[in-house]
Amino acid sequence: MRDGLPRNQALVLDMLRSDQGRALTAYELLARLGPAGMRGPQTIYRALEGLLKCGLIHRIESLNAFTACAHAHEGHGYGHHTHRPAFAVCRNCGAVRELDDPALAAVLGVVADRSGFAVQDRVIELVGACGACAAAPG
Amino acid sequence: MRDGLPRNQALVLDMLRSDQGRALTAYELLARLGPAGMRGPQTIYRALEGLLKCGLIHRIESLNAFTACAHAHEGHGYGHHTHRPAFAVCRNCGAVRELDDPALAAVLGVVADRSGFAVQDRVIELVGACGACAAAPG
DNA sequence: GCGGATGACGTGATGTTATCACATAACTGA
DNA sequence: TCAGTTATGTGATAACATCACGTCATCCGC
Ligand SMILES: [Zn+2]
Ligand SMILES: [Zn+2]
Ligand SMILES: [Zn+2]
Ligand SMILES: [Zn+2]
Repeated sequence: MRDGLPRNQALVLDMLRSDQGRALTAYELLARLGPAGMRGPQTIYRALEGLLKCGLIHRIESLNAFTACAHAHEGHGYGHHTHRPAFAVCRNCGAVRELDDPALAAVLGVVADRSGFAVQDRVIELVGACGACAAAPG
Repeated sequence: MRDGLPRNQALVLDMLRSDQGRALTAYELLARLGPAGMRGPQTIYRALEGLLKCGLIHRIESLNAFTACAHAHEGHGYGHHTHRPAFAVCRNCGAVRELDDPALAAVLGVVADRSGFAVQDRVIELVGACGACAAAPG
């Protein structure tokens, strides 16, 4: 159990990290990890749930996909401090970049307070074209 | 064709407006509008696509659901200026509130510029409990 | 060691969300 | 009228996610 993670979580995390900077859907993971013994969606979703809970991956709502946390490194394991960063997402190539901006975090805090909602989670995604795709023809 | 909208778009928009401040999924709309003659998901999704395009409704990514724009009024029709506001979303009761905050818009602009992405769309959702649900027992 | 509690996993079925493909009808402007 | 476009009807299918139930292993108090 690499990193002290259960086998399936380790498999999924390794796969997501091997695609660092991109996002994969649950079924893409299933297809890639079928040979490694993961045979049903449930298996994948359970692993994803565990990894989300301990902050090692993030869900990208606008893609229904998942990406390894750019700040969770080998040694962190279970104790990694979870965060909810903003993301820039490329519709063309699936590139995903975490955007950690203190000013954004601050203003989101203010907006949340004013909203009268007890905010438990944030979804902040800037969707468009990454530099490469914006420059490319077509 | 109310508001100059095609029949199905008008049906969907009326239904969403009748649930102002909440979000409905495509299949909830289908169930409610079946009696009015909308019989397949495709019919609903086509209407939603048209309404999204002219800014009369918004999609809530964290709910896979849709809500009438709080600022689109009777007279606006096709020409309504589209915007991509932030939302506060209640997980418990489905309440949705548009949050229009100039400071947030400004800082998002800065973050987008810095990201190196050509941002085409934004998903900004604060997910939690609305005031009523936060106060309620259970 | 036993017995229960917990956590991880396997797996088939099912539920939910979204799109494809193709045919038909309606509207628009020569 | 006739072509081009927009809107619609409809069955099938794809993509995303969860339920339900059973198994096995580990841990812990007894
Ligand atoms: Zn991260
Ligand atoms: Zn790209
Ligand atoms: Zn609006
Ligand atoms: Zn509520």
